[in-house]
Amino acid sequence: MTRLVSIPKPTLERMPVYYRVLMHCREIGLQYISSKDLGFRSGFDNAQVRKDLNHIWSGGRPGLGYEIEKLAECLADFLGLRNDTDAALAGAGRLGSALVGYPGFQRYGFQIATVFDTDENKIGKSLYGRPVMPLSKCGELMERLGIKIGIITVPAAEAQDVCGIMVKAGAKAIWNFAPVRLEVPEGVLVRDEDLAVGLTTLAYHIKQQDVPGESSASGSKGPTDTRRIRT
Amino acid sequence: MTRLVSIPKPTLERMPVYYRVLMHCREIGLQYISSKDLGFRSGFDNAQVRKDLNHIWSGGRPGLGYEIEKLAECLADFLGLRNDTDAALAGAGRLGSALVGYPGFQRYGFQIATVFDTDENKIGKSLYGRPVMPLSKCGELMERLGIKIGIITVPAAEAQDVCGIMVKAGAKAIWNFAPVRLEVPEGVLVRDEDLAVGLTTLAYHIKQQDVPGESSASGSKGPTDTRRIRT
DNA sequence: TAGATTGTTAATCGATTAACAATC
DNA sequence: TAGATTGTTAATCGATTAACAATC
Repeated sequence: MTRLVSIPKPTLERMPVYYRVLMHCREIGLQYISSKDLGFRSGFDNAQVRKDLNHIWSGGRPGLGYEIEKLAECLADFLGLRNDTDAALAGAGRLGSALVGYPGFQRYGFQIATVFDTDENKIGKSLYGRPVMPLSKCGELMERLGIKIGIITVPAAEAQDVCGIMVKAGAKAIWNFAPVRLEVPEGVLVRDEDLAVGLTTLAYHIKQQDVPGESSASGSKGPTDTRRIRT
Repeated sequence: MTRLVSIPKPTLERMPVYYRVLMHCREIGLQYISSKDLGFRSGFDNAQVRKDLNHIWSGGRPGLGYEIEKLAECLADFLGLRNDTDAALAGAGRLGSALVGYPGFQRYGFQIATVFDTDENKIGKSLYGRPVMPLSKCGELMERLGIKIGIITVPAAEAQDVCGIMVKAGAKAIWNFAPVRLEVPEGVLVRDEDLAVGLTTLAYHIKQQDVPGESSASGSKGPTDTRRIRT
Protein backbone atom coordinates (compact mmCIF):
# COMPACT_ATOMS: atom_id res chain seq x y z
CA MET A 1 0.00 0.00 0.00
CA THR A 2 1.47 3.30 -1.06
CA ARG A 3 1.82 6.01 1.55
CA LEU A 4 -0.16 9.08 0.70
CA VAL A 5 2.44 11.67 1.55
CA SER A 6 1.55 15.17 0.57
CA ILE A 7 4.45 16.46 -1.43
CA PRO A 8 5.34 20.07 -2.29
CA LYS A 9 4.57 20.94 -5.88
CA PRO A 10 8.07 22.19 -6.71
CA THR A 11 9.42 18.91 -5.43
CA LEU A 12 6.95 16.95 -7.52
CA GLU A 13 8.06 18.77 -10.65
CA ARG A 14 11.69 18.00 -10.01
CA MET A 15 11.03 14.29 -9.63
CA PRO A 16 10.67 13.53 -13.34
CA VAL A 17 13.94 15.33 -13.95
CA TYR A 18 15.70 13.16 -11.39
CA TYR A 19 14.18 10.15 -13.04
CA ARG A 20 15.42 11.21 -16.44
CA VAL A 21 18.93 11.72 -15.13
CA LEU A 22 18.89 8.36 -13.38
CA MET A 23 17.88 6.63 -16.60
CA HIS A 24 20.78 8.29 -18.31
CA CYS A 25 23.24 7.37 -15.59
CA ARG A 26 22.11 3.78 -15.67
CA GLU A 27 22.67 3.70 -19.40
CA ILE A 28 26.23 4.89 -19.02
CA GLY A 29 26.86 2.17 -16.49
CA LEU A 30 26.80 3.95 -13.15
CA GLN A 31 25.56 2.09 -10.10
CA TYR A 32 25.56 4.77 -7.44
CA ILE A 33 25.06 8.48 -7.59
CA SER A 34 25.52 11.14 -4.92
CA SER A 35 23.08 13.95 -4.30
CA LYS A 36 25.81 16.29 -5.44
CA ASP A 37 26.23 14.60 -8.79
CA LEU A 38 22.51 14.10 -9.30
CA GLY A 39 22.01 17.71 -8.41
CA PHE A 40 24.60 18.85 -10.89
CA ARG A 41 23.20 16.75 -13.68
CA SER A 42 19.67 17.93 -13.12
CA GLY A 43 20.46 21.51 -12.28
CA PHE A 44 19.41 21.61 -8.65
CA ASP A 45 21.11 22.13 -5.33
CA ASN A 46 22.42 18.99 -3.64
CA ALA A 47 20.66 19.75 -0.38
CA GLN A 48 17.46 20.10 -2.31
CA VAL A 49 17.99 16.78 -4.00
CA ARG A 50 18.38 15.03 -0.67
CA LYS A 51 15.36 16.75 0.75
CA ASP A 52 13.25 15.90 -2.27
CA LEU A 53 14.30 12.27 -2.37
CA ASN A 54 13.65 11.80 1.31
CA HIS A 55 10.02 12.45 0.67
CA ILE A 56 9.84 9.11 -1.02
CA TRP A 57 12.86 7.13 0.05
CA SER A 58 15.50 7.23 2.75
CA GLY A 59 17.69 4.55 1.31
CA GLY A 60 20.71 6.65 0.46
CA ARG A 61 23.99 5.38 1.89
CA PRO A 62 26.23 7.92 3.59
CA GLY A 63 29.61 8.04 1.90
CA LEU A 64 28.31 6.23 -1.15
CA GLY A 65 25.19 7.85 -2.48
CA TYR A 66 22.00 6.38 -3.88
CA GLU A 67 21.75 3.07 -5.66
CA ILE A 68 20.54 4.13 -9.06
CA GLU A 69 18.50 1.03 -9.82
CA LYS A 70 16.62 1.17 -6.54
CA LEU A 71 16.09 4.91 -6.56
CA ALA A 72 14.77 4.82 -10.11
CA GLU A 73 12.32 2.13 -9.10
CA CYS A 74 11.13 4.19 -6.16
CA LEU A 75 10.62 7.19 -8.35
CA ALA A 76 8.79 5.21 -11.00
CA ASP A 77 6.51 3.77 -8.34
CA PHE A 78 5.93 7.11 -6.73
CA LEU A 79 5.17 8.95 -9.94
CA GLY A 80 3.09 6.14 -11.32
CA LEU A 81 5.25 5.58 -14.35
CA ARG A 82 4.69 1.85 -14.42
CA ASN A 83 1.06 1.59 -15.33
CA ASP A 84 1.04 2.73 -18.94
CA THR A 85 -1.29 5.60 -18.26
CA ASP A 86 -3.58 6.43 -21.16
CA ALA A 87 -4.58 9.91 -22.19
CA ALA A 88 -7.06 11.28 -24.70
CA LEU A 89 -6.27 14.24 -26.90
CA ALA A 90 -8.73 16.60 -28.49
CA GLY A 91 -7.60 18.84 -31.32
CA ALA A 92 -5.45 17.21 -33.98
CA GLY A 93 -3.96 20.46 -35.20
CA ARG A 94 -0.27 21.23 -35.40
CA LEU A 95 0.38 21.18 -31.70
CA GLY A 96 -1.93 18.26 -31.02
CA SER A 97 -0.28 16.21 -33.74
CA ALA A 98 3.14 17.02 -32.39
CA LEU A 99 2.12 15.80 -28.96
CA VAL A 100 0.66 12.59 -30.35
CA GLY A 101 3.91 11.93 -32.13
CA TYR A 102 6.14 13.05 -29.29
CA PRO A 103 8.49 10.17 -28.49
CA GLY A 104 9.33 11.42 -25.00
CA PHE A 105 6.15 10.28 -23.31
CA GLN A 106 6.66 6.59 -23.87
CA ARG A 107 9.68 6.50 -21.64
CA TYR A 108 7.51 7.65 -18.76
CA GLY A 109 4.84 5.09 -19.45
CA PHE A 110 2.37 7.48 -21.01
CA GLN A 111 0.40 6.96 -24.14
CA ILE A 112 -2.02 9.13 -26.02
CA ALA A 113 -4.50 6.40 -26.72
CA THR A 114 -7.21 8.26 -28.60
CA VAL A 115 -7.36 11.40 -30.71
CA PHE A 116 -10.43 13.49 -31.45
CA ASP A 117 -11.23 16.32 -33.80
CA THR A 118 -14.19 17.96 -35.45
CA ASP A 119 -12.55 18.46 -38.83
CA GLU A 120 -14.13 16.14 -41.38
CA ASN A 121 -10.87 16.07 -43.30
CA LYS A 122 -8.98 14.69 -40.36
CA ILE A 123 -11.53 12.25 -39.03
CA GLY A 124 -10.83 8.70 -40.09
CA LYS A 125 -7.27 9.41 -41.04
CA SER A 126 -4.45 7.97 -39.02
CA LEU A 127 -2.17 10.01 -36.81
CA TYR A 128 0.97 8.13 -35.83
CA GLY A 129 -1.02 4.94 -35.71
CA ARG A 130 -4.13 6.23 -33.99
CA PRO A 131 -7.29 6.86 -35.92
CA VAL A 132 -8.65 10.37 -35.53
CA MET A 133 -12.20 10.07 -34.19
CA PRO A 134 -15.04 12.56 -34.28
CA LEU A 135 -15.19 14.68 -31.18
CA SER A 136 -18.75 13.55 -30.63
CA LYS A 137 -17.40 10.14 -29.68
CA CYS A 138 -15.00 11.60 -27.12
CA GLY A 139 -17.18 11.28 -24.03
CA GLU A 140 -18.40 7.80 -24.76
CA LEU A 141 -14.97 6.47 -25.62
CA MET A 142 -13.12 8.02 -22.72
CA GLU A 143 -15.70 6.62 -20.37
CA ARG A 144 -15.53 3.15 -21.86
CA LEU A 145 -11.75 3.07 -21.82
CA GLY A 146 -11.59 4.61 -18.37
CA ILE A 147 -9.24 7.35 -19.51
CA LYS A 148 -8.60 9.87 -16.76
CA ILE A 149 -6.30 12.33 -18.52
CA GLY A 150 -7.51 14.73 -21.17
CA ILE A 151 -5.24 16.83 -23.35
CA ILE A 152 -6.78 19.91 -24.91
CA THR A 153 -5.21 21.39 -28.01
CA VAL A 154 -8.32 22.88 -29.57
CA PRO A 155 -8.76 26.63 -30.14
CA ALA A 156 -9.46 28.69 -27.03
CA ALA A 157 -13.09 29.24 -27.96
CA GLU A 158 -13.84 25.52 -27.91
CA ALA A 159 -11.67 24.52 -25.01
CA GLN A 160 -14.27 24.88 -22.26
CA ASP A 161 -16.78 22.73 -24.14
CA VAL A 162 -14.27 20.00 -24.75
CA CYS A 163 -13.16 20.21 -21.16
CA GLY A 164 -16.74 19.77 -19.99
CA ILE A 165 -17.17 16.70 -22.15
CA MET A 166 -13.98 15.16 -20.85
CA VAL A 167 -14.79 15.84 -17.24
CA LYS A 168 -18.28 14.46 -17.67
CA ALA A 169 -16.70 11.34 -19.10
CA GLY A 170 -14.63 10.91 -15.99
CA ALA A 171 -11.41 12.83 -16.66
CA LYS A 172 -9.65 13.80 -13.45
CA ALA A 173 -6.78 15.74 -14.95
CA ILE A 174 -6.69 18.13 -17.90
CA TRP A 175 -3.61 19.28 -19.71
CA ASN A 176 -4.71 22.52 -21.24
CA PHE A 177 -2.75 24.06 -24.10
CA ALA A 178 -5.50 26.51 -25.00
CA PRO A 179 -4.89 30.05 -23.79
CA VAL A 180 -7.99 30.24 -21.65
CA ARG A 181 -8.94 29.49 -18.09
CA LEU A 182 -11.03 26.36 -17.69
CA GLU A 183 -13.76 25.84 -15.13
CA VAL A 184 -13.77 22.38 -13.66
CA PRO A 185 -15.45 20.65 -10.72
CA GLU A 186 -13.58 20.16 -7.49
CA GLY A 187 -11.10 17.34 -7.60
CA VAL A 188 -10.20 17.82 -11.23
CA LEU A 189 -6.70 19.10 -11.85
CA VAL A 190 -6.04 21.54 -14.64
CA ARG A 191 -2.52 22.16 -15.77
CA ASP A 192 -2.19 25.11 -18.07
CA GLU A 193 0.62 24.98 -20.59
CA ASP A 194 0.36 28.30 -22.33
CA LEU A 195 3.36 28.44 -24.61
CA ALA A 196 3.19 32.19 -25.00
CA VAL A 197 3.87 32.53 -21.29
CA GLY A 198 7.16 30.74 -21.67
CA LEU A 199 8.26 32.84 -24.57
CA THR A 200 7.27 36.01 -22.78
CA THR A 201 9.60 35.34 -19.87
CA LEU A 202 12.45 34.93 -22.33
CA ALA A 203 11.62 38.16 -24.08
CA TYR A 204 11.51 39.93 -20.75
CA HIS A 205 14.98 38.69 -19.93
CA ILE A 206 16.30 40.00 -23.25
CA LYS A 207 14.72 43.35 -22.66
CA GLN A 208 16.25 43.58 -19.20
CA GLN A 209 19.69 42.93 -20.61
CA ASP A 210 19.37 45.59 -23.26
CA VAL A 211 18.68 48.37 -20.82
CA PRO A 212 21.75 48.54 -18.51
CA GLY A 213 24.31 50.99 -19.83
CA GLU A 214 27.07 48.47 -20.31
CA SER A 215 28.94 48.99 -23.55
CA SER A 216 28.15 46.01 -25.78
CA ALA A 217 29.33 42.63 -24.57
CA SER A 218 31.22 43.44 -21.39
CA GLY A 219 30.18 40.74 -18.95
CA SER A 220 31.08 41.26 -15.32
CA LYS A 221 32.70 37.89 -14.84
CA GLY A 222 33.91 37.05 -18.29
CA PRO A 223 31.88 35.53 -21.07
CA THR A 224 32.80 31.92 -20.50
CA ASP A 225 31.87 31.67 -16.86
CA THR A 226 29.59 28.70 -16.48
CA ARG A 227 26.95 29.90 -14.06
CA ARG A 228 23.44 29.93 -15.35
CA ILE A 229 20.34 31.81 -14.51
CA ARG A 230 17.83 29.38 -13.12
CA THR A 231 14.44 29.30 -14.66
CA MET B 1 13.83 55.19 -19.39
CA THR B 2 12.31 52.02 -17.99
CA ARG B 3 12.77 51.34 -14.31
CA LEU B 4 14.74 48.18 -13.71
CA VAL B 5 12.57 46.73 -10.98
CA SER B 6 13.48 43.25 -9.97
CA ILE B 7 10.29 41.27 -10.13
CA PRO B 8 9.50 37.90 -8.54
CA LYS B 9 9.47 35.09 -11.04
CA PRO B 10 5.97 33.84 -10.15
CA THR B 11 4.72 37.37 -10.70
CA LEU B 12 6.45 37.59 -14.05
CA GLU B 13 4.79 34.40 -15.20
CA ARG B 14 1.35 35.67 -14.28
CA MET B 15 1.80 38.88 -16.25
CA PRO B 16 1.20 37.37 -19.68
CA VAL B 17 -1.97 35.78 -18.36
CA TYR B 18 -3.23 39.14 -17.17
CA TYR B 19 -2.40 40.55 -20.53
CA ARG B 20 -4.32 37.85 -22.31
CA VAL B 21 -7.37 38.44 -20.16
CA LEU B 22 -7.18 42.19 -20.71
CA MET B 23 -7.09 41.68 -24.46
CA HIS B 24 -10.19 39.56 -24.17
CA CYS B 25 -11.99 42.06 -21.97
CA ARG B 26 -11.21 44.87 -24.35
CA GLU B 27 -12.64 42.84 -27.19
CA ILE B 28 -15.90 42.36 -25.36
CA GLY B 29 -16.08 46.08 -24.79
CA LEU B 30 -15.12 46.50 -21.13
CA GLN B 31 -13.33 49.68 -20.11
CA TYR B 32 -12.48 49.02 -16.48
CA ILE B 33 -11.75 45.84 -14.59
CA SER B 34 -11.35 45.22 -10.88
CA SER B 35 -8.63 43.11 -9.37
CA LYS B 36 -11.36 40.74 -8.29
CA ASP B 37 -12.69 40.25 -11.79
CA LEU B 38 -9.26 40.10 -13.35
CA GLY B 39 -8.29 37.59 -10.71
CA PHE B 40 -11.30 35.44 -11.40
CA ARG B 41 -10.76 35.47 -15.13
CA SER B 42 -7.11 34.57 -14.87
CA GLY B 43 -7.41 32.16 -11.98
CA PHE B 44 -5.52 34.08 -9.29
CA ASP B 45 -6.34 35.69 -5.99
CA ASN B 46 -7.44 39.32 -6.14
CA ALA B 47 -4.90 40.43 -3.55
CA GLN B 48 -2.24 38.80 -5.64
CA VAL B 49 -3.41 40.58 -8.74
CA ARG B 50 -3.13 43.96 -7.03
CA LYS B 51 0.27 43.12 -5.66
CA ASP B 52 1.53 41.93 -9.03
CA LEU B 53 0.21 44.91 -10.92
CA ASN B 54 1.67 47.36 -8.45
CA HIS B 55 5.09 46.18 -9.45
CA ILE B 56 4.60 47.94 -12.73
CA TRP B 57 1.77 50.42 -12.30
CA SER B 58 -0.13 52.06 -9.47
CA GLY B 59 -2.80 53.60 -11.60
CA GLY B 60 -5.76 51.62 -10.35
CA ARG B 61 -8.68 53.72 -9.15
CA PRO B 62 -10.27 52.77 -5.84
CA GLY B 63 -13.93 51.96 -6.29
CA LEU B 64 -13.54 51.62 -10.04
CA GLY B 65 -10.71 49.30 -10.90
CA TYR B 66 -8.07 49.47 -13.62
CA GLU B 67 -8.52 51.14 -16.97
CA ILE B 68 -8.07 48.23 -19.33
CA GLU B 69 -6.51 50.17 -22.18
CA LYS B 70 -3.90 51.80 -19.97
CA LEU B 71 -3.11 48.68 -17.99
CA ALA B 72 -2.68 46.63 -21.14
CA GLU B 73 -0.27 49.22 -22.47
CA CYS B 74 1.75 49.12 -19.26
CA LEU B 75 1.94 45.36 -19.41
CA ALA B 76 2.94 45.35 -23.06
CA ASP B 77 5.68 47.87 -22.33
CA PHE B 78 6.87 46.02 -19.29
CA LEU B 79 6.97 42.63 -20.95
CA GLY B 80 8.45 43.99 -24.14
CA LEU B 81 5.59 42.85 -26.32
CA ARG B 82 5.83 45.81 -28.65
CA ASN B 83 9.11 45.26 -30.36
CA ASP B 84 8.37 42.25 -32.55
CA THR B 85 11.00 40.10 -30.94
CA ASP B 86 12.59 37.59 -33.29
CA ALA B 87 13.59 34.09 -32.36
CA ALA B 88 15.51 31.35 -34.14
CA LEU B 89 14.43 27.73 -33.97
CA ALA B 90 16.64 24.70 -34.45
CA GLY B 91 15.02 21.34 -35.13
CA ALA B 92 12.20 21.31 -37.65
CA GLY B 93 10.71 18.06 -36.38
CA ARG B 94 7.15 17.61 -35.22
CA LEU B 95 7.40 19.81 -32.19
CA GLY B 96 9.56 22.41 -33.88
CA SER B 97 7.16 22.65 -36.80
CA ALA B 98 4.22 23.01 -34.46
CA LEU B 99 5.93 25.91 -32.71
CA VAL B 100 6.78 27.62 -35.98
CA GLY B 101 3.15 27.38 -36.97
CA TYR B 102 1.75 28.27 -33.57
CA PRO B 103 -0.56 31.25 -34.03
CA GLY B 104 -0.45 32.30 -30.38
CA PHE B 105 2.97 33.95 -30.48
CA GLN B 106 2.05 36.69 -32.89
CA ARG B 107 -0.35 38.29 -30.47
CA TYR B 108 2.52 38.83 -28.08
CA GLY B 109 4.75 40.32 -30.73
CA PHE B 110 6.95 37.28 -31.16
CA GLN B 111 8.08 35.76 -34.38
CA ILE B 112 10.12 32.73 -35.19
CA ALA B 113 12.16 34.36 -37.89
CA THR B 114 14.48 31.56 -38.94
CA VAL B 115 14.38 27.78 -38.85
CA PHE B 116 17.33 25.42 -38.96
CA ASP B 117 17.76 21.69 -39.38
CA THR B 118 20.38 19.19 -40.44
CA ASP B 119 18.03 16.97 -42.40
CA GLU B 120 18.78 17.29 -46.13
CA ASN B 121 15.16 16.50 -46.90
CA LYS B 122 13.92 19.44 -44.92
CA ILE B 123 16.51 22.02 -45.89
CA GLY B 124 15.32 24.37 -48.58
CA LYS B 125 11.68 23.49 -48.09
CA SER B 126 9.33 26.04 -46.64
CA LEU B 127 7.80 25.81 -43.19
CA TYR B 128 4.84 28.14 -42.77
CA GLY B 129 6.54 30.66 -44.96
CA ARG B 130 10.06 30.38 -43.61
CA PRO B 131 12.72 28.50 -45.52
CA VAL B 132 14.41 25.76 -43.53
CA MET B 133 18.12 26.51 -43.50
CA PRO B 134 21.06 24.22 -42.82
CA LEU B 135 22.10 24.24 -39.18
CA SER B 136 25.60 25.21 -40.27
CA LYS B 137 24.24 28.64 -41.13
CA CYS B 138 22.65 29.10 -37.74
CA GLY B 139 25.46 30.96 -36.01
CA GLU B 140 26.21 33.30 -38.87
CA LEU B 141 22.58 34.15 -39.48
CA MET B 142 21.60 34.69 -35.88
CA GLU B 143 24.54 36.98 -35.45
CA ARG B 144 23.76 38.96 -38.55
CA LEU B 145 20.10 39.35 -37.68
CA GLY B 146 20.88 40.09 -34.05
CA ILE B 147 18.54 37.36 -32.82
CA LYS B 148 18.78 36.92 -29.06
CA ILE B 149 16.31 34.08 -28.49
CA GLY B 150 17.04 30.50 -29.50
CA ILE B 151 14.48 27.72 -29.46
CA ILE B 152 15.83 24.20 -29.29
CA THR B 153 13.70 21.32 -30.51
CA VAL B 154 16.44 18.98 -31.61
CA PRO B 155 17.03 15.56 -30.03
CA ALA B 156 18.61 15.61 -26.58
CA ALA B 157 21.95 14.36 -27.86
CA GLU B 158 22.39 17.36 -30.12
CA ALA B 159 20.90 20.00 -27.88
CA GLN B 160 24.11 21.09 -26.15
CA ASP B 161 25.93 21.57 -29.45
CA VAL B 162 23.14 23.65 -30.88
CA CYS B 163 22.93 25.62 -27.68
CA GLY B 164 26.63 26.37 -27.87
CA ILE B 165 26.31 27.61 -31.43
CA MET B 166 23.41 29.86 -30.53
CA VAL B 167 25.11 31.31 -27.50
CA LYS B 168 28.27 31.93 -29.44
CA ALA B 169 26.17 33.77 -32.00
CA GLY B 170 24.87 36.06 -29.30
CA ALA B 171 21.74 34.34 -27.98
CA LYS B 172 20.87 35.52 -24.47
CA ALA B 173 17.87 33.29 -23.86
CA ILE B 174 17.29 29.67 -24.78
CA TRP B 175 13.96 27.93 -24.81
CA ASN B 176 14.90 24.31 -24.43
CA PHE B 177 12.44 21.56 -25.32
CA ALA B 178 15.07 18.85 -25.27
CA PRO B 179 15.06 16.68 -22.16
CA VAL B 180 18.58 17.52 -21.11
CA ARG B 181 20.29 20.11 -18.99
CA LEU B 182 22.16 22.73 -20.95
CA GLU B 183 25.38 24.43 -19.90
CA VAL B 184 25.47 28.10 -20.72
CA PRO B 185 27.66 31.07 -19.80
CA GLU B 186 26.58 33.47 -17.11
CA GLY B 187 23.93 35.89 -18.21
CA VAL B 188 22.23 33.48 -20.57
CA LEU B 189 18.80 32.33 -19.48
CA VAL B 190 17.69 28.78 -20.11
CA ARG B 191 14.05 27.91 -19.82
CA ASP B 192 13.41 24.19 -19.86
CA GLU B 193 10.09 23.07 -21.23
CA ASP B 194 10.19 19.35 -20.76
CA LEU B 195 6.74 18.17 -21.78
CA ALA B 196 7.09 14.86 -19.99
CA VAL B 197 7.35 16.75 -16.70
CA GLY B 198 3.93 18.24 -17.25
CA LEU B 199 2.32 14.96 -18.07
CA THR B 200 3.96 13.32 -15.08
CA THR B 201 2.35 15.70 -12.63
CA LEU B 202 -1.03 14.87 -14.12
CA ALA B 203 -0.42 11.16 -13.85
CA TYR B 204 0.62 11.61 -10.25
CA HIS B 205 -2.62 13.36 -9.48
CA ILE B 206 -4.59 10.50 -11.02
CA LYS B 207 -2.68 7.97 -9.02
CA GLN B 208 -3.32 9.89 -5.82
CA GLN B 209 -7.04 9.87 -6.47
CA ASP B 210 -7.16 6.18 -7.12
CA VAL B 211 -5.72 5.22 -3.78
CA PRO B 212 -8.18 6.62 -1.18
CA GLY B 213 -10.78 4.03 -0.28
CA GLU B 214 -13.76 6.03 -1.49
CA SER B 215 -16.28 3.91 -3.33
CA SER B 216 -16.36 5.07 -6.94
CA ALA B 217 -17.40 8.65 -7.62
CA SER B 218 -18.38 9.95 -4.20
CA GLY B 219 -16.97 13.45 -4.04
CA SER B 220 -16.97 15.15 -0.68
CA LYS B 221 -18.62 18.35 -1.81
CA GLY B 222 -20.75 17.21 -4.71
CA PRO B 223 -19.60 16.75 -8.28
CA THR B 224 -20.56 20.14 -9.63
CA ASP B 225 -18.76 22.26 -7.09
CA THR B 226 -16.65 24.71 -8.98
CA ARG B 227 -13.42 24.84 -7.02
CA ARG B 228 -10.36 23.81 -8.85
CA ILE B 229 -7.02 22.50 -7.86
CA ARG B 230 -4.45 25.10 -8.79
CA THR B 231 -1.53 24.01 -10.87
C1' DT C 1 40.80 4.77 10.14
C1' DA C 2 39.91 8.84 6.98
C1' DG C 3 36.98 10.72 3.57
C1' DA C 4 32.64 11.15 1.72
C1' DT C 5 27.92 11.66 1.90
C1' DT C 6 23.63 10.91 3.96
C1' DG C 7 19.10 12.37 6.62
C1' DT C 8 17.34 15.93 9.21
C1' DT C 9 16.98 20.05 11.91
C1' DA C 10 17.34 24.99 12.13
C1' DA C 11 17.93 29.38 9.75
C1' DT C 12 16.91 31.97 5.92
C1' DC C 13 14.55 33.54 2.31
C1' DG C 14 10.60 34.67 -0.52
C1' DA C 15 5.86 34.50 -1.84
C1' DT C 16 0.93 34.50 -0.67
C1' DT C 17 -2.90 35.99 2.00
C1' DA C 18 -5.36 39.05 5.13
C1' DA C 19 -6.54 43.36 6.60
C1' DC C 20 -7.58 48.09 6.34
C1' DA C 21 -7.01 53.13 5.85
C1' DA C 22 -7.24 55.96 1.81
C1' DT C 23 -9.93 57.28 -2.06
C1' DC C 24 -12.82 57.18 -6.07
C1' DT D 1 -23.02 60.19 1.09
C1' DA D 2 -22.61 54.95 0.75
C1' DG D 3 -20.46 51.25 -1.60
C1' DA D 4 -16.65 49.55 -3.90
C1' DT D 5 -12.03 48.88 -4.62
C1' DT D 6 -7.43 50.36 -4.46
C1' DG D 7 -2.29 50.33 -2.64
C1' DT D 8 0.31 48.76 1.00
C1' DT D 9 1.66 46.93 5.37
C1' DA D 10 1.75 43.04 8.46
C1' DA D 11 0.96 38.13 9.25
C1' DT D 12 1.20 33.75 7.49
C1' DC D 13 2.73 30.22 4.97
C1' DG D 14 5.95 27.39 2.44
C1' DA D 15 10.21 26.40 0.17
C1' DT D 16 15.25 26.69 -0.10
C1' DT D 17 19.71 26.69 1.92
C1' DA D 18 23.10 25.77 5.51
C1' DA D 19 24.93 23.00 8.85
C1' DC D 20 26.23 18.90 11.10
C1' DA D 21 25.94 14.57 13.74
C1' DA D 22 25.40 9.93 12.15
C1' DT D 23 27.15 6.41 9.22
C1' DC D 24 28.92 4.00 5.30
